Amino acid sequence: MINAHKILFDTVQQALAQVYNISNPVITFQKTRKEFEGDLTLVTFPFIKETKKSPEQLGQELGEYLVKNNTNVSAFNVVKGFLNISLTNQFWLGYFNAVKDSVTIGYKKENSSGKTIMLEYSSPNTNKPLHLGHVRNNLLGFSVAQILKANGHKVIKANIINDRGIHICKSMLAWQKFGNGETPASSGLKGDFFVGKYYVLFDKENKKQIEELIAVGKTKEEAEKKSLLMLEAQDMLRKWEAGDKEVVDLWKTMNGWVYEGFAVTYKTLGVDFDKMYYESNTYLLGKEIIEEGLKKNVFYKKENGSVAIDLSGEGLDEKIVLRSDGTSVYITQDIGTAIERFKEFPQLSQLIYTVGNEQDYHFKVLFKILEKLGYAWAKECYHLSYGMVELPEGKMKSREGTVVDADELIDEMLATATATTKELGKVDDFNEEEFKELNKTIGLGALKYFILKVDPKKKMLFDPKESIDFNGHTGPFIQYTHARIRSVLRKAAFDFERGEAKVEMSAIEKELVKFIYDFEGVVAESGTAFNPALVANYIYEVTKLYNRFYHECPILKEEDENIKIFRLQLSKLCAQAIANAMNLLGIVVPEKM
RNA sequence: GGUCCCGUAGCUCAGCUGGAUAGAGCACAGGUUUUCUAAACCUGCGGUCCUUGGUUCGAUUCCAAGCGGGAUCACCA
Repeated sequence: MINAHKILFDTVQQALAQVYNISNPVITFQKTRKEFEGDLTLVTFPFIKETKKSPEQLGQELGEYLVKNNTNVSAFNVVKGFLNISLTNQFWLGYFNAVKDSVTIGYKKENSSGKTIMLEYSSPNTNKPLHLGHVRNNLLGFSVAQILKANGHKVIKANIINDRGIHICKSMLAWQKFGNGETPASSGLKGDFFVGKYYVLFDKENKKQIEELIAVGKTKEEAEKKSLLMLEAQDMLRKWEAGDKEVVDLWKTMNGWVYEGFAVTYKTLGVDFDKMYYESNTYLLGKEIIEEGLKKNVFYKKENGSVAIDLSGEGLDEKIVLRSDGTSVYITQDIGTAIERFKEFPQLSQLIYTVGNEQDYHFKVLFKILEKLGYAWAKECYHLSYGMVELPEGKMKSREGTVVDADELIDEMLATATATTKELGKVDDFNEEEFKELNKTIGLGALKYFILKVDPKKKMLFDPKESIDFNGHTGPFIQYTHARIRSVLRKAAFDFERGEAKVEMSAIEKELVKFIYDFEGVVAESGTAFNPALVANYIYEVTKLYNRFYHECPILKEEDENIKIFRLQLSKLCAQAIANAMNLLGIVVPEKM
């Protein structure tokens, strides 16, 4: 791999050592800002103390040294303390020729790092359909998995389904009481929406009962605990845990409906999993670990019989890990499943949890406990925390009906895409299936890009009234650019791929080559930061630049054969980079749109 | 109250480990098509980078305090 930074680094280091006697300097290059002449810039301020030179003088001397001693350096200029270095056309052309036919541009070789990473994401409850918050989770998880793979890691995508607990019993109970044998098939409802309907119904009926109890003089707290429906739901949970056949059968049936619904949404979103976990299988895990931890004095028994850990020394609080009746809490099974996974996959080098930032504290506690239990891999556990998706009126709340359903949102995106495609009328030769497929590609591209271009850590705002844009800094813009390049390449109709480019690149062409050169670094960075937004924003810059190039420079109409071939090759490389970058975001790019 | 996260243009967001005159998109005003796809391109408008101190040759970036917003601190999951 041709590496400009490395080439310059060595010469600068040599210069500093030989001429100024500075050993082990910290040398970092940055991209030269576009208003200045040059490719890479060295800031000379850090060296002025030791060299006792003015920034300008040092820059001048270093520049001269570079030109003299490094054949790849063609020129330099100094502005204040900034040494702007230009590399030769030959160098950039050499890089271009080396990568121009690479279909894996930006990616490292598969499984080349030797690292196996388990990445858990999605992890839904089986009592309601997926909403926009889940969409962010799913897209983020899938994209980070893609990025980690592109960094040469082996990734196991895991999904742990929260298929048991009081919330499931609520839907079950409501269906039993008010369902009259209705099914998704008989009602025409998608399975997850069907079950979600009963979850809401439970809440509604339960509220009525609570109000009645309050009217009879109970306090709000009492009423919430003692409503008949709530008691029945709890009873149902006990029966489930005891393996009561009737309850378990109902549970299987209703979860089955939900899974059918989820499968559709997952397929539409284009996300998938290598490994499914179910909490109904894992919820008892962890108890024996607590016993062991008690013996090792990591935990202690409280007077009432519950077991806890004191993390006040770590700036955290006391945390209960086992109830006084001996049953486990949420974190108990998390401790158990983590240990289980490292047993199941001994080659695992990292375990990543894609979970919203409302659980930051939970994961801090979890990892700390695992560390205290003596698991060396505890420090390789990572909480991929992301911000909430908020609506203009604030947080989404299922009970208040202020959620944006994933399926409905996707449908809306497809409708917008379809309307625009029809209006523009560029693909009238498509058959119905191709037409549908294209609009799905574009609609989902818009949605995915909209979500992934934002730094995962930050909360993001979604305004349903202002629908997601298809122009500007968007997925469709990037998809469009790709389609346009492919169109030009199709029209070229001669073998432009053969042979190496031999041209004097124009400023904008060189700029494009330089951008492509950055791709690999961006992928690496987004991998270590678990941040798809870096890829998203990078490829947007490339795309924008390409569009300017497209407008400024004729390609097929270019008369100089060498330049024409180079521009075609460059276009092809840009299209490949766009496709590869978008693939990291889970976004498909069309050949035509 | 403790802890954590956030605060950049009217709106939505970039700004990597401190570096040059803080950038995009949307919106708004205007322009570009007999020429490779106008879902594009170009021009203009738009800023107390929340405030105040500190460190530094240099701070939107690091530190401290304050203000504002959010999350969390369950024998819920």
